[in-house]
Amino acid sequence: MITIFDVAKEANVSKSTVSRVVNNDPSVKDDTRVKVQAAIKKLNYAPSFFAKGIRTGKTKTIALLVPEYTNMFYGEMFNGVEDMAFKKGYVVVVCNTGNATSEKEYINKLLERNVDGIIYNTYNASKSTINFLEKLSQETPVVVMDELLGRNSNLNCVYTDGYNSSREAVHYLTKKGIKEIGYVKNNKSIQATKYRYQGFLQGLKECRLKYKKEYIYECTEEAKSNYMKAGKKAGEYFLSLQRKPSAIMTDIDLLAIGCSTQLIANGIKIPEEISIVGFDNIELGEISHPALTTIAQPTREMGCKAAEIIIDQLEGSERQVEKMVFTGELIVRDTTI
Amino acid sequence: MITIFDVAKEANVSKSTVSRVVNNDPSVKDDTRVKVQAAIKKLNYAPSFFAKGIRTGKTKTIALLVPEYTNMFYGEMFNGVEDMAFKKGYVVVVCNTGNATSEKEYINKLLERNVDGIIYNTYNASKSTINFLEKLSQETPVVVMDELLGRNSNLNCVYTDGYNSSREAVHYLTKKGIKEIGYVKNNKSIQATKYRYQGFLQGLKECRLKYKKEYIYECTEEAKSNYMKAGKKAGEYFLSLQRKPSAIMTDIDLLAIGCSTQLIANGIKIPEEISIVGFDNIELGEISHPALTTIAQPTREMGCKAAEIIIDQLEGSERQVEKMVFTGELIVRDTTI
DNA sequence: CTGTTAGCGCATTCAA
DNA sequence: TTGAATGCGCTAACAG
Repeated sequence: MITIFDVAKEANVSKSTVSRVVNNDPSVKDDTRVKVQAAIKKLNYAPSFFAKGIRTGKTKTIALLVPEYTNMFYGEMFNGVEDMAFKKGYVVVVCNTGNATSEKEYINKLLERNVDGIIYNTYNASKSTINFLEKLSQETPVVVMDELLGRNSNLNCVYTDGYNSSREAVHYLTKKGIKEIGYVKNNKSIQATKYRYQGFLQGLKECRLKYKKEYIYECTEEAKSNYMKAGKKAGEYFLSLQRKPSAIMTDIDLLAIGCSTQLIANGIKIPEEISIVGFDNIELGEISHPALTTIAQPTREMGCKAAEIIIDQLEGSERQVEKMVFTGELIVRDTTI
Repeated sequence: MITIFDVAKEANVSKSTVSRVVNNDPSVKDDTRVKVQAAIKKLNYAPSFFAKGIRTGKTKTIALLVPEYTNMFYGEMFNGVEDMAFKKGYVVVVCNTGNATSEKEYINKLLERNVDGIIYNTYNASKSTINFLEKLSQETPVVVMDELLGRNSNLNCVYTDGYNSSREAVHYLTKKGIKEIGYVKNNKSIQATKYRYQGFLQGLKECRLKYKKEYIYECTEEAKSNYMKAGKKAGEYFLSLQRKPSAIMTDIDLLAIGCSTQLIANGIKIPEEISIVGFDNIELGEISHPALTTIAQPTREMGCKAAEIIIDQLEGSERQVEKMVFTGELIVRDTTI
């Protein structure tokens, strides 16, 4: 391995001087700098990651925690995180907390490896996890990407405002002349959707539409991991209604697609008879037929912003809790009139 | 920070003894071991990642390089890699080479951070990348997950045998009484599919089916990143044929789904008139209608195996090139008779 | 079986 | 503006 010492010898200076050049210390004379840089280049020198870490305690590494890898949502987010991290000289490690026995143990393992900051995603965080994260964030920058967590904690956060996004979607449908809107709620296991439904209710109020209990369908617990099927069940439910809503909003896209599929299979014309609106803008929504109208989260930007917050707090002087809220964008395709 | 020295003081032994206990040196007397372990626990000591690295040169880190994050195939593979890595005390970092300007530069950056091994995925590797990887693998364990690379290099590799998988699919269709099989080739940008088509041709020979040039459709270059659309075009092509094949195999699932969609939209009954077989078993194939018959790669096991090879080579004594070939599994669903 | 000692490569005083 | 000296926390001889 080629060390700082070799460079020093080559350039006829001391180790300290080389160290100064490497760390951009301005107090180095220009021609010594040039000399040293030449030596560095010639020897193809790269500072030892460890030796550097042992002195600085930093690894230039950000951990991205996700509950599931095989979810393109996190893939996109990863892209955003990496965009920013790479630009700033950081490396991202992704970790799947869904597999790990204990999330906290996992995080501790990461901390042992001296990750500099943590971006935390979850489907469902316990109160004790929140406490843990809050304590943790006193020493290590943490960003949570979850609306519920973001609102109810003292943590940095980045999320899409499900409440207002749904609310606005109701306004959109209303403007199209729709007066009766149903809703498909997922079961409780994913907390991100919590405020979406509430935004829907608020939208109803604002648009002076009446709330009809029978227009609200909540997925059964067993449908949990198969949203497509759950959506179909929701479709069946609406089919069974004497009087049907003229639009249906859903907590997530797959529910919308399943529902729409089931309705079509039973002769309902979409969007002529019933409009459908999803949430999340998964890829499938674009390919499926008819293409799904949905609310898109700016996932990539969100990841980018999260990384930026971490890095700013790492490199800046003061730290204050940052709350970054994005608004979902309604993407109108073929399931709405 | 609490160091080995603090533990030594607490347990009334020397640093070396603590180090021995931590590293499971058998030559430590049992009661000293117990004493030290108690001290470690009491002080909640964890060895410094850096100090350790500076001495051993190892990080217990494996890099997984993928050309794209938002591809669930790699998500699944990641799960496999992590299963094994986690079990063995390694951490996985995923890196997107698709974004990076220069792949080699990226790899070098990882090497500077002392990743212990590299699992390399690609859509399309240049000759110079192969050389680079071959040279690299002399010092650092490398596993390539690509059939073309795997066959034509001296590198460790793990891949699914596209050749035989396709070949066997032809046999399967033949047993079902199908005598005329078409094929949708993707364009050349993804080398993984290279041998699939060749396996198809071989299957034709073995089953004494005749090769008909007009039954082979190759996607145009512009269809590149939209396989769904490309598949639809393929469907149109087959529609235009006077005499149609009674089955169509494709290089990848999305092509199959697009093709099937287009055929159905034009009144062809699937699978009664034409059977369709995809490749890869993407999730969409399962939800789409009719559910797609396809060839599944054991993606998760592949990732697991790749990690295992890396770790074995890291921890074992001799190193010899390992070639691990999996066979795809035909998953019969509703697009085949 | 255990302690002593000498670095690993670097950043950072303190002197010059 | 530079160099010499010190120590970060650990492992690995070597001695005992």
